[in-house]
Amino acid sequence: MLEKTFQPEKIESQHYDTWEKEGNFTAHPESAKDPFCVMMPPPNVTGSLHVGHALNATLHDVLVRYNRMNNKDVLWQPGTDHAGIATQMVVERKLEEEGKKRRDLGRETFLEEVWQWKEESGGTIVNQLRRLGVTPDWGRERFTMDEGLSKSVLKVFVQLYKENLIYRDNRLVNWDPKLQTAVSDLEVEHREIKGKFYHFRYPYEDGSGHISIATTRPETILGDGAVAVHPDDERYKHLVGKFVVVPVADRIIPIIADEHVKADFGSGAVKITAAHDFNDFEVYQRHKDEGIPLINLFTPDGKMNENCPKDYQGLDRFEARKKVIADFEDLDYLDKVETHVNQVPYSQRSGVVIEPFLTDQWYVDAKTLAGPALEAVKSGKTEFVPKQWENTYFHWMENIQPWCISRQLWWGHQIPAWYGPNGEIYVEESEEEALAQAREAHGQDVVLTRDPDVLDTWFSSALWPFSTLGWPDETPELEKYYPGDVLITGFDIIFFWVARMMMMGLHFMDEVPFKQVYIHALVLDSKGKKMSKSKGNVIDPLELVDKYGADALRFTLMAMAAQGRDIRLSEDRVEGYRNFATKLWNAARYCQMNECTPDPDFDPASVTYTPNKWIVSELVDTQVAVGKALDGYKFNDAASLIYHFVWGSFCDWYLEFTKPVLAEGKDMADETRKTTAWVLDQILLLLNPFMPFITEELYASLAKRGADERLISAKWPEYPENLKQSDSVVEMNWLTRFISEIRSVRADMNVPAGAKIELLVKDSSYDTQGLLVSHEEIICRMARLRSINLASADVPKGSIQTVVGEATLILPIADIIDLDQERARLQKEIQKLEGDIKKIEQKLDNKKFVDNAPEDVVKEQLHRKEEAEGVISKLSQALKQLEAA
RNA sequence: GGGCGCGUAGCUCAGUGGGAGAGCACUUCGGUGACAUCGAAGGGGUCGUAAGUUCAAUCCUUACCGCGCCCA
Repeated sequence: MLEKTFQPEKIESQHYDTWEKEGNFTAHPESAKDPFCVMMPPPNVTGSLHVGHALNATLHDVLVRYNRMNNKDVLWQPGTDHAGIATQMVVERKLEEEGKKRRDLGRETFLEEVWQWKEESGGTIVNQLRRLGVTPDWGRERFTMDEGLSKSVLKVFVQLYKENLIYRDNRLVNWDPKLQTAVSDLEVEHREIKGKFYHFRYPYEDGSGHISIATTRPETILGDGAVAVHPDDERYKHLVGKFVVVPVADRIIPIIADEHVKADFGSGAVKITAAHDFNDFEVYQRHKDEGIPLINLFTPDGKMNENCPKDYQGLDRFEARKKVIADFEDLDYLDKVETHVNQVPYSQRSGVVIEPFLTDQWYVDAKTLAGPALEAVKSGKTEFVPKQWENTYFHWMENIQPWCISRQLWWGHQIPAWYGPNGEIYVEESEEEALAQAREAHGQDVVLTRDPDVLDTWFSSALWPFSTLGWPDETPELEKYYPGDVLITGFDIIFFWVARMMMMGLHFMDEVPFKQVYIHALVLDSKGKKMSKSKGNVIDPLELVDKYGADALRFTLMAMAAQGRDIRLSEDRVEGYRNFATKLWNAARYCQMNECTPDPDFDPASVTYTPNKWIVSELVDTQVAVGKALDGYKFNDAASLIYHFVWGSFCDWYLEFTKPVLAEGKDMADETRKTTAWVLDQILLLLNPFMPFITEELYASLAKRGADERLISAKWPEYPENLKQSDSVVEMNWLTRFISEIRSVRADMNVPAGAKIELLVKDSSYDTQGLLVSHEEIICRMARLRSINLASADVPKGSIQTVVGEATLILPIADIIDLDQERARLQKEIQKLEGDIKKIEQKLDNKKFVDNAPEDVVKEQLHRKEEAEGVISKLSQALKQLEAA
C-alpha cells in the first residue's frame, strides 16, 4: 500500500540513478530512429544553479522526454564553458587567500592551478542539475577547453584569419583597468550616475579671449586634441580654424567644425579626446588631417602615464580628476560646476568604471559573417519562438560591430598567432607550422613569440553546436545531429551566443545550427524584480526541491512558462503544485485500495458504462491538446490541461462516480476497475515529462511490470479515433450540472451538509427520467439525497426549487429552510436571467446584427434567450407557490 | 532618444472579434474508507484611459497615461 503522502526525497535519487544507469539518457547515432537534438546552453564552469538554469533545463527536459517517448533518438548535449574572466577571477581570489599572486606563479603554474580548481569544483552546477531530474546525455559532457573543442577553436581561428575575416586592429576598446583586459561591449553596463558637469575656459592662443567647454571627465583634458563646434553655429563659426591653449596640459589645439556636435547642449563647444571616448574617436577619424593629436593618458591599470604633466604621472585616474579641477580653479579657468545625471560604463565583471582605451586587439569581421546569418532567419531556415524576438536579432545583426575577440587573460584558448623578428604575424594551428612558415620567409630558423592573449569565451561557445559533435572530423554524430532541432535559451544571450552560433554554423557547416530558437522567460522574484545576490532576493531552486520536491518545482516552472512573459516565481505556487502531486498520489492510492490494476488486454474502446466512456473521451481530448501544446512550445497550456484533467475530471468527478459501482460490486465493477487503472496509467504517461519522479514511482507501485519497464522508456500514448464518444460527454455534462445545481442550492439555503434529503423532479422529459434511473446512486451519493422521485403537479409547500434543463428540481424541506431567504434567492436568480435576456434582446432587435452576424451566432443567441425564459418561467412558478404558502 | 513588451478578480497570471477564466488568498459549511498538502458552495472584475474600425471590441487600429526590459 502506498504511504499516505508522497515523499519525494525518498525516491528521487534512486529513480535518477536507475534511469542513468540503464542508459536512458544516451543518444544512439547508429540507430535508425529520427534524431531530436538540443544543445544545453553551457553554464559557466564557475556557476551554481539558479532558477533561470532550472527553468531552462526543465524546458529542455520536458521536450527531450516527450520526444524520447515519441520514438526519437534524442541527443541532449550537455557541458560547461570555461568562463575566461570569471574563472580566472575565482582562482586568483583563492590564490590570494594563500598569499600567492598570479604573476608571481607565472602562466604555466597558474594554469595548472586553474585546471586543478576545475577538476575539484567545476562540476558543481552539473551535479545540481541532476537534482531536477533532467536527462542530458551525461556521457557526452563537454567543456569548451577540452582537447576536441580546443582543436575546433584553432581551426576556426586560422581559417577565418586566412579568409581575412579575422584581423588585428588598433582601435578603442572597453578596457577594464582592474582586470586589465578588453571586455565585450555586451559586458559593459551603463548606469545612470548623478555626477558633476564641469565648465572650463580654454583661452585662445592669440589671447583674444576664451571658449567654454563642459565635461564630466576633467582628467581627460590632459589628452584633448581639439575643440569642436557645429559648423552652422553662428556663435562659433568665425572661430573654426583658430587655436586654443589647453590649460594645465599646456598644449595648443585647433577648433574644428563637426556636424555631430549638439549646438544646444552645454556651451555648444565640446572637447575632443580621441583616445578616451568612442564618439570623440569618430570625430577624430573624420578630421585626422587637421592636426589633431591622439594622446593616450592612462596606463593599463588606470593610472596617469608619461604623456601627462610630471606632477600627474602615477596618479590614479580619479585622483587626477580632482587635481585637474583644482588646477583649473587655481588658474581661474573653472567657470561653474553643475550637477548632472549621465551614463557611466561599468564592467559587469569587476564592477569598476570602464575606460575606452586605445589598444591592439584581434577582431572578427562580424559584418561579413552576419550576412548569411541574417538571411537564414529572414528566409525562415531558422525561426524564433516567439516570433517577435526576430526583430531583436535583426536589429543587432544589421548594426553589428567588429567583434573584439582577444582578452588579456591567461585562462582560455591562447591565440594561435606568432610574431617574427620584424613584427610579422604567422597564424597557424601549431607552433611547428608557424616556425615552418617563418623559416620559409626568412630563409632560416627564426625565433617566434606567441601572442600572449586568449580568445573571448564566446568564441568557443559559438562553435558549440558542431564542435561538440566532433567537428572538424566527419563524425556520425555530426552527420546525424547537425543541425539541431531547437535552441532553448533566454533572450539575454541572443547577442552573445545565438547570433554567433548562427554566424559560425553557417560559415563552417554551411547550414544553420538549429531550426528553431525558443526564447524563454526571465525568472523574477515575486515582486517582478530581477534576482541578484546584492538584492538578496535570490530563490535557490535546490531549496525548493528539498522542500517540495523536484516535480513540484518543475511543474510550477512549466505552468508559468507562458510565451513572451517573464515569470514571477513565488513559493505559494510551488506549494500548490506540490499539493497537486499529493492529489495524484492519493488518487493512485484510491485505485490501489480498490484493486484497480492495469489489465494488458483491456481495450478502452470496449467500455459500455457511460462514466467510463466519458472519462476515456475526456482523456483523449486531453492527450490531443497536450501534444498540440507541446508541439507549439505552449508549456503552460500543456501543464494546465493535465492539471485540470487530473484534478477536475478524474479526481473530482470520475473517481466519485466509481465509488457506488466499486463499493457494491455491481455488474460494471470489473469494467470500471480496468478503466480506472487504464486512465491512471495514461495520466502517468502524459504527466511523465513534467513530473518524472512521482509518475515513475506510481507506475512502478501500481502494477507488476517488467523489470526494465519504466515510463522514461515508454511510448507516448496515441489513441484510435473511436475512443471518443460524444454522447457520453453530453450525458455526463448533464449529470455534473444536475449534481452541482443541487449542491449549490443546498449551500445557498444552509441545508446542513450532512442532511440527506428527498428530491422531487417535475416536468422531466422521458430521457431525463431514464438518466435519473441510471445515475440514481451517483446523484444520491454526491448530492446527499435520500431518494429521487418524480413529482406530480402538486408541489409540497415550502420547497426549494431549481431548474436543470427542462426539469424542475424540488427539495421539500420546509422544516429546515427559511422561506424569506428562498424567496430572495429566487428573485435574485430571476433578476439575473432577466438581465441576460435584455442584453440578448438588444442584439436581436438590431437588424444589422441579424443581417450581418453569422447564422449560428444569431441562432445561439435565440437559443440562449429561450433557455433563460424557460428557467424564468419555472422559477417564477416556484416563487408564486412560495407566496401562496 | 530608438525598439520591444506589459497594464484582466486582493495577489500571481491565462485567454478570446459574439455568454469574463485559473491558481493562491478570502467567506460559509464539512472529521463522509483516496486525499484537511482535502472536499462542497460562495463573494469579488465599467479587462489602464480616450477615440476609431465593426452588426458586435477586453481582443483589431491610433493616441495618451503608468510600468518593465533591451539598445544608443
